[in-house]
Amino acid sequence: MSNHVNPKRAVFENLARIGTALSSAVRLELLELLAQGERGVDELAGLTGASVANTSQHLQKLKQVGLIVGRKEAQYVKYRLAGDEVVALFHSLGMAGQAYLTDIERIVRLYFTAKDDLETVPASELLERVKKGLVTVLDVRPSEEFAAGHVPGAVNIPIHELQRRLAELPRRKEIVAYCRGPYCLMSYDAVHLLRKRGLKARRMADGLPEWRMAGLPTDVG
Amino acid sequence: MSNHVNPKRAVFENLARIGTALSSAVRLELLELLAQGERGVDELAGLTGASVANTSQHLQKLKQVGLIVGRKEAQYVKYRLAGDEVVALFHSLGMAGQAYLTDIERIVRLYFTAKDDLETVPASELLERVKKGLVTVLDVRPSEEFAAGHVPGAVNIPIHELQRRLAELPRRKEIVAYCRGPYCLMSYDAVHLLRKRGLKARRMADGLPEWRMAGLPTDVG
DNA sequence: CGCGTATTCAATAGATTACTTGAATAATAG
DNA sequence: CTATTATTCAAGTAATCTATTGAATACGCG
Repeated sequence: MSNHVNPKRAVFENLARIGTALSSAVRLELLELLAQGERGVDELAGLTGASVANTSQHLQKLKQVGLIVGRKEAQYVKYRLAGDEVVALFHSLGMAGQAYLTDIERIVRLYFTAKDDLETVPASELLERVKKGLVTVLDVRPSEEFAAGHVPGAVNIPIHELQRRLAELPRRKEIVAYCRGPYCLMSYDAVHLLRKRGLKARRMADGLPEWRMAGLPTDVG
Repeated sequence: MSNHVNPKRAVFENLARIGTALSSAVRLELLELLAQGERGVDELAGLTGASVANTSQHLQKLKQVGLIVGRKEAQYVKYRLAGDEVVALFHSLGMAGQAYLTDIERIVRLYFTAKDDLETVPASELLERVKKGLVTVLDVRPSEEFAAGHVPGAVNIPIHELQRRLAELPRRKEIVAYCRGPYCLMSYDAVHLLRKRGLKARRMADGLPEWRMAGLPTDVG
């Protein structure tokens, strides 16, 4: 028989490099942001609160293991996720965390009401209900992200404008809000606000990256 | 609106702890071994080649983030994976690695022939073919692992006994070999040996942990 | 061309991690 | 009870990782 030790070790050592890439909260936040679409270094630094140089270094690490790819456009470098496998990996990590790191669940559930978390709409059911006109889908992400891709038929009201633009939403029809993913908190706030104003609102179970992952269609523009 | 910074950061920091747990080749090897079933510390130390104290420390880290659980039995501590989410996470990591860390693919494909890698049988198709008696499923793992759970109808011939016990296998029927998972190399060797002896042999695409994950049935004993 | 902006590189100090060694705990066997 | 085995704990050193700082590179603009 052949010598098993070397290639096996080498495989695990390479996988461990990916593990290392996932071992920093900043890098995970970067991955979540990049799951929305391309972004520049400066922009990412602003969103995460880290310095530009530090953000660049984290991005390099993610790039080295192939989780993200960079594209030079004029003087900017635009980064994006390397592919769907990365979304799947990120999602698995979140699932494992929710299941076993009880802290995470506790934090989320303490910060918001447990009720909100339970009354989510699975993405799979949503699409047909939208087609039948039974629900209004509300995308609370910034306009640029909406333009880059959104759930078909969704209305875009960024979270900061929601209070001011409440009149645009139907008072009787059910509203399903979504944002970036299961750890994106904007849709929690949206549902909270809408309910306070007497509207029927729920959260979509996942965000747009998971929607895409599930092979469901998106519209652009 | 509420203060987003804290809970979100806290979530990512907790997920990063899981990432850290995945950032060591030794720990990944331990996870792969534990994907087969319960094992003691000493046993794991022997299999990985690390010292007992070191193995114990790695196991502690995996336990701290909830990926594995320990059970005390007499003077032994038996560890096992905490649940299916861990298998899913491990699998996602492997997929991401295969897709983006070209090293891994290269190592695997260089070490074995590319042909072997392509001619795999998807687990989903296998079960019905077994029922119809069209294929013989060969489990080349050690007997203890076989006893802890195996594909229904599978024949167990540990890889080291394969050469000696070749006569037990049908010469005309197709043989599908499997072992622990996509990075378990025993089934590669088995297929290699069987083909050299003129038998029709292929590898199952994944191993038993993935089989279990897919919700397919297993037999014990 | 020179200037401003975006990004990366290089060097550094502080924190974290890995593995070893030797001792401590826990449970069984004689 | 003592000896033995399995596991964990504690301490120490070498190595690695993080975030900061300041400089270097690359590109577009006027």
